[in-house]
Amino acid sequence: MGRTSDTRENLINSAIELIGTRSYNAVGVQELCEHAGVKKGSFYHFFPSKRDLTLEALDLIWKKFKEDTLDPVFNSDASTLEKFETLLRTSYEYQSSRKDCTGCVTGCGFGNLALELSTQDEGIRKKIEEIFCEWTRYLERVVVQAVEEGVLPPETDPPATSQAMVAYIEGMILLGKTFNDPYMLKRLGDGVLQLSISKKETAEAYSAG
Amino acid sequence: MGRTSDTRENLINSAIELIGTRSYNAVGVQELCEHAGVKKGSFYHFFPSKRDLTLEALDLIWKKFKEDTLDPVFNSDASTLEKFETLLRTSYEYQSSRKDCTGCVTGCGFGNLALELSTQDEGIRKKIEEIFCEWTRYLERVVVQAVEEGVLPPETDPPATSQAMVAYIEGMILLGKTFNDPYMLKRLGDGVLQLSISKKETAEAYSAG
DNA sequence: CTAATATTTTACCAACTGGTCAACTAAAGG
DNA sequence: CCTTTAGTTGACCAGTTGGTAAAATATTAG
Repeated sequence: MGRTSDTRENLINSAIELIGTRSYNAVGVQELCEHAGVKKGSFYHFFPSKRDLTLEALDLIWKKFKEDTLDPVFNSDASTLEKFETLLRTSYEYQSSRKDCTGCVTGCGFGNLALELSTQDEGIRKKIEEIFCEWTRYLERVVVQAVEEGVLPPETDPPATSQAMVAYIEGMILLGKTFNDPYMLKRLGDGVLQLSISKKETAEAYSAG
Repeated sequence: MGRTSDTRENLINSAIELIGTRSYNAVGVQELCEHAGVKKGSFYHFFPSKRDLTLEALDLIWKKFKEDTLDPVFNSDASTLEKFETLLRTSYEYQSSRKDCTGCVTGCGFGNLALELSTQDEGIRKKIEEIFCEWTRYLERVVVQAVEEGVLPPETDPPATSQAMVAYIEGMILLGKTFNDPYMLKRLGDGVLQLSISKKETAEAYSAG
């Protein structure tokens, strides 16, 4: 019943585009509306607040990242090494294309918002935390596989190691954005392959805390 | 001649405190002034803009980070492994104390601003790029030493490896902030010790780009 | 003591912030 | 066809944004 429209989707996509290339606080509701070709009243018909829009935008980019990158890579029958390499190459190519079309390495949408908003919005922090957890779980399966294949040492702690890999990837992208140089990702990419946190180390760390 | 005052320093310290725990755009000139106990007119007597204050705040935290952490650690006669461990422990302790007094892991002042502003303010981006470069040069000396000691393999590329270490540290802190858990730094810290980008890999990456 | 100078204060600005509301309009279902 | 429902519009709000300008006030060196 009633009318239908794609205003909602337009707004989410505008948020991904604008907030993704600048920052949460640098983009106002007004600009979001202009970019989506929508009046402010419509915005608040669909979303209670800019924050809620952002939450939905996070859901969408995570869904797309899984569908376009994570699932194809990790469900393939490639070797564990190839899987990591494909993931890294995809990140490089994405940041590279962003620089080509915006002039800037825009970085990771999750990392960007995490650092900007984690101390100010618990809901957004929690959502990104959950995304990083899921992402880590993807990598963990490959780490386990890599241990079985002997590519990583037997004392490897898969949860800690896969989390270290996510950290390293986010750090690489952070440097790539800071240097505005997508090439940073190529240069540093192979570092992930060397990360392996051992069970012993993790246990020590926990007991020391 | 004329009056003297510590208004300037107060404002820089307020910027470090407030922008450091929230974000650049989340903190206004007004709030900065209130925190420093100063009127807005005084603010603009000392700084042409909020942006310029931020630039000076970056200078100061970098100077303090060098004096309080980098110099003591890297000029000591500790082993290379101990140097890395001390650096990591210091990061953990700092984030931990931040959480104790603000309720939040506030992250790295450089990484925070880099992700928030790199695409919007070239001057700030450049300054943080330079800071990361200097930091990398500190680590590079230790990496060279580590190669000589046989702690890292002989084919290690020290510039690339030290940059990978900075990336990893920034990534760890990013995850620590996202999970609001300083313990993340302890858990993942040992990963740095395993990073070593080889000369061959770097050459390949460059030729492929 | 005074004159030069540095700092502080107050009042002000236009533009913009996120958000509200009631009136209006298009369309889909029965 | 017509009612119900969903979507759209534009006017509006109070509060805040970064920033300005000039007058008032300390202070210090000579």
